[in-house]
Amino acid sequence: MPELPEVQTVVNQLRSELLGEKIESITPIWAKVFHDFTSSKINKSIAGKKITDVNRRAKFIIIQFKENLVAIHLRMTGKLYIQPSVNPIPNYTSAYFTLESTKTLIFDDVRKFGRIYLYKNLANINKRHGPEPLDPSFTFECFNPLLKKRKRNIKALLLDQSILAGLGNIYVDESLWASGIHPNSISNLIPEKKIKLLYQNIKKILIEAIKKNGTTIIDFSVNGESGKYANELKVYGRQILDCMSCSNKIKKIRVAGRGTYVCTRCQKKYKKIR
DNA sequence: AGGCGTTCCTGGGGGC
DNA sequence: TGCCCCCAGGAACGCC
Repeated sequence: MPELPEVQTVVNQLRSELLGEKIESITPIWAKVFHDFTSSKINKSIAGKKITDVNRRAKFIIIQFKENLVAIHLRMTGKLYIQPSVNPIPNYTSAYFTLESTKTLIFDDVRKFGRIYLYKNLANINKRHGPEPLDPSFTFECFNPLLKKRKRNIKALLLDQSILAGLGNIYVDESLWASGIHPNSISNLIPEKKIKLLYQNIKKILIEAIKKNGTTIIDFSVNGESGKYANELKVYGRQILDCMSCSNKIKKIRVAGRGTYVCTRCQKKYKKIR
């Protein structure tokens, strides 16, 4: 499931190849792939237009044009990559962009949850999303009140994109484990020292994951590399195995509707007992 | 306000 | 081996 580091990895891989390319056309294979517009509307908007930048906001890949942008959300199983020509179109292609150079940008998505958005600018995405955890302007003084002002389950809070952008199930579990905070803690009861630790660990873990090209296996036409952060996971997916810090068994529980991995010895639950 | 259930999807894992 | 069932999950939405 692509989270911030995986999306950033895709952007890093695609940017240099797409910069300056012109879109010839975009073709939907799965009809619902366009969020709320028709095929002819998006083609009128971007056909013949030059890609001026490729970057990331939250978990969206942003393909920037002079007068508008295309945002792509990979959701669970989406993959975005370039192949040398339009054929063969891969099995699970939801949509593809043909480029002037004959290269083709494939949006491949087995479970069909991924969507393509067409916006004038980032305003629509910004209003639904919290700050970028890796932006230099995102200080501890920004993070601390997000938790203190709310009485919310910490895992649900960290997964909420409108509060903090980019984290998903894997990196939330990893960040909470590294900080010794149980995912069922209530946000305003976590001591400030621990919030500070969580703040630092979120940044550290995201930066490290980007360095390793993320966790999920993603196929890149560029160099065939896949994410290596899977080797660095300390708690996610390690149920029954020993905690890497205290050798207690890692448990799999359900928090905020998600499969959640936790060491009940290392991770303290900050919660009022009735 | 916040928690929870539902919806969208399909490959793959578990059970038999 | 093969079949069926059910699970996984990001985000939006409705309900309590």
